[in-house]
Amino acid sequence: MAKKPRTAITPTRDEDFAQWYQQVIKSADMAENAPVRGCMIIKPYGFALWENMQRIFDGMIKDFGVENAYFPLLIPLSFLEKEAEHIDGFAKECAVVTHHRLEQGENGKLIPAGELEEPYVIRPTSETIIGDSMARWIQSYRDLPMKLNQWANVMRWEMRPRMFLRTSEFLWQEGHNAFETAEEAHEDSLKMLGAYKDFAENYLALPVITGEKTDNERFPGAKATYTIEAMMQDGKALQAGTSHDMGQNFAKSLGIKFQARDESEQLAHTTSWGISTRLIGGMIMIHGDDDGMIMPPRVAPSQVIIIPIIRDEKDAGDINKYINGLEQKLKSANIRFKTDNSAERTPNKMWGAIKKGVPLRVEIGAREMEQGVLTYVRRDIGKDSKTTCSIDEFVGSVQDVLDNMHDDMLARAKTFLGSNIKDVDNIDDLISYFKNDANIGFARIDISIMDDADFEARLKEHSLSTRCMPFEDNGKKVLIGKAY
RNA sequence: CGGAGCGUGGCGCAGCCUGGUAGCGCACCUGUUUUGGGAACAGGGGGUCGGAGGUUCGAAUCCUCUCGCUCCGACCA
Repeated sequence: MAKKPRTAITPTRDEDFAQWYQQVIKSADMAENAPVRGCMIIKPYGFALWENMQRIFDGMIKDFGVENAYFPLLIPLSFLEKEAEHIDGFAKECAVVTHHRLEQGENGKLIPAGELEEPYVIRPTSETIIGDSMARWIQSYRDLPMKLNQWANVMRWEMRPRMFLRTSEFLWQEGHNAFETAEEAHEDSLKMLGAYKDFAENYLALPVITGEKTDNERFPGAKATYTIEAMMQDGKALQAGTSHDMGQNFAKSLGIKFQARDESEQLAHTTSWGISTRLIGGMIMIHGDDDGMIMPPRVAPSQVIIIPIIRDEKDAGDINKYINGLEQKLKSANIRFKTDNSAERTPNKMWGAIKKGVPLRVEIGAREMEQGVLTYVRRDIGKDSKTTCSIDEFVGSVQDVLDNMHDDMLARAKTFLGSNIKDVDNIDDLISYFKNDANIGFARIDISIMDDADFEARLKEHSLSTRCMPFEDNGKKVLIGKAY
């Protein structure tokens, strides 16, 4: 028997953060690499998480009057050509469909045939094809605002894929809104960013910094890009969601025109906004510990896992009956739960639950049954949080316990974020700060730094980039860090 | 796309230098004893070594090409 490892995940975060990340995903059974370059298979446990995220965020945007629709995966090449800056930004990472048929070759291999007159691009984003429809659907100011969203997959042929963080194909929502006035569009882009912050913090327990992207980092074709930036436990930044104010750029190139109240013809003002499965990577890297995943309670596939502890087979029936009673009550209380009735040995069930990051683990054996109680443990605290109470007490307080866990997770991550932002005065201090490997996180500096001609080059030299100009600094400061 | 490393049962690896048709740990199956923070013993099933080509009597091992993965960089709405 190999020596029992100290932690459930090897290597630990300190030893090798990148490897640790991969291992957490594998140990939690969330996803694996697909037999397609840069793509991943999201396994049921990982997808259940995404479904919960979808359900919640979908509800939020519907409250804003956004309607869901679906547009084609394939975009005519000519559509992308319509917005010059846009295609410039995406051209290098487009997968292109050029044929529509396969024929048997001499050696039995299939070869593409039937070349298309106009190639299609597998959507890297859908501004152009949705804008094309909007151009037809919008005739009058009475048709505005128009707010559309689609839950879809997109493809961007990235040079260096990483599970959840940057896969060639990923799942996201992309919202596309159109307005009468510049002010409305501007406000909308900020409102959607606010929704992202709300969602990230209040459901995923991910603290984020909201701000505007610098010119360099702006979405191709946008007038302004707003972002929520998160900080991972290794101090690197993750762009967790973006909201773009397109101004009239896309309306102009796609012909989204309407007749205004004064009977003049006007171009619409559009926005687009998106969050993706990348957020899952963020949750792993912000919340996970050396024993694996820690699921934020409000989106966890299971909020509670019940582990029957059966030492003597003759007790099994009674214990299961006892557990059934708990299950009924949890169901009525709208708690997502799962009972592990697998053939695994008890300790393995426990470690399985730990690695999957189930927020609360409930243990029920003969001991609990006889006393009419249960024992539960909070994942984020571990065995020191073992609590024994009656079933009714548990069911009555479980929502609070989950809420407290959420609050603690958010507070922990917020503290980490806040304590890893360093104010610096000039480029030299900035560079020397990051030269020391012990220093992680972001540096904050006056935006006048960007006037320096060497600024971008010097950042690049050290793998640094501007993350955003935070709203909380009124746009007068810029955050700089290494990013995923 | 540049640099480095790696592809051998489900997973992690050894074997390769000094060619002779594959081995270990975990997992899996059966049985017994076990079971509250990763069980022990016994027995058993499963791979032809990423792919293609070449050298050779013979290739996991040598050579060429190719695909993919990981890490660093470039790229990244």
